[in-house]
Amino acid sequence: MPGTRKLPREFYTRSNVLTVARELLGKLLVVPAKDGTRTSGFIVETEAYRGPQDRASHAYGGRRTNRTETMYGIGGTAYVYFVYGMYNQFNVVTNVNDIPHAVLIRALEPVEGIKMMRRRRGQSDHNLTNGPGKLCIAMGIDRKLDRADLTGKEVWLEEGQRVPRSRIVSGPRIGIDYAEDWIDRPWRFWIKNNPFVSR
DNA sequence: TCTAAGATGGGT
DNA sequence: CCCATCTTAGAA
Repeated sequence: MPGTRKLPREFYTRSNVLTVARELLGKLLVVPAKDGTRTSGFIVETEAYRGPQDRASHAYGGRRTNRTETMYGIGGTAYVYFVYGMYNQFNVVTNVNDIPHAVLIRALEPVEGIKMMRRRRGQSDHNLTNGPGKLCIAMGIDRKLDRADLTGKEVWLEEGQRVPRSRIVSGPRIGIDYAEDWIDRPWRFWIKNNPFVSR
């Protein structure tokens, strides 16, 4: 059984979203199913979104709408939104209140509840959680979890595997071709050679 | 292995 | 009209 320590609030409220995005690698994301079964996976790919200054962020320019309001909450809140007419995306809000930084979780390495993931996905092997939309389906994450407290009982993170700095790689973020000079910032982080990284 | 296209609905 | 995507089909 993997570690059982929930990450504390202070992990999320730190001011450097890039640091948090890197340190999220190897952490265990846990969502209990209705019947109590744990579904979980190690985080193997993340992307940082730096609020007002970052053209790729939903909160660019301080945009504050019903959807983006979640990101203005305290670090350690779940930001779940709907894209492309059929997928949800799971993000971790970072920093203190009113600073809308967040980290998109792009891929997991499945750990617990794999049978349930297969059933939900209708796929198997390396195709269960290797993408931001796929992992939400596999883990049962939808907009009901938007604004959930990550130190609470619906969804949380635990200490997982230690990832040495030398195994972490970075590169440009995916799917943000509209972001002009922010397109090439290497704010996507993943674990080198991990077979569950997206694409 | 790869590329192309369609699905599908909320946000602005 | 735009999207922080995924699947399937068909080519090679």
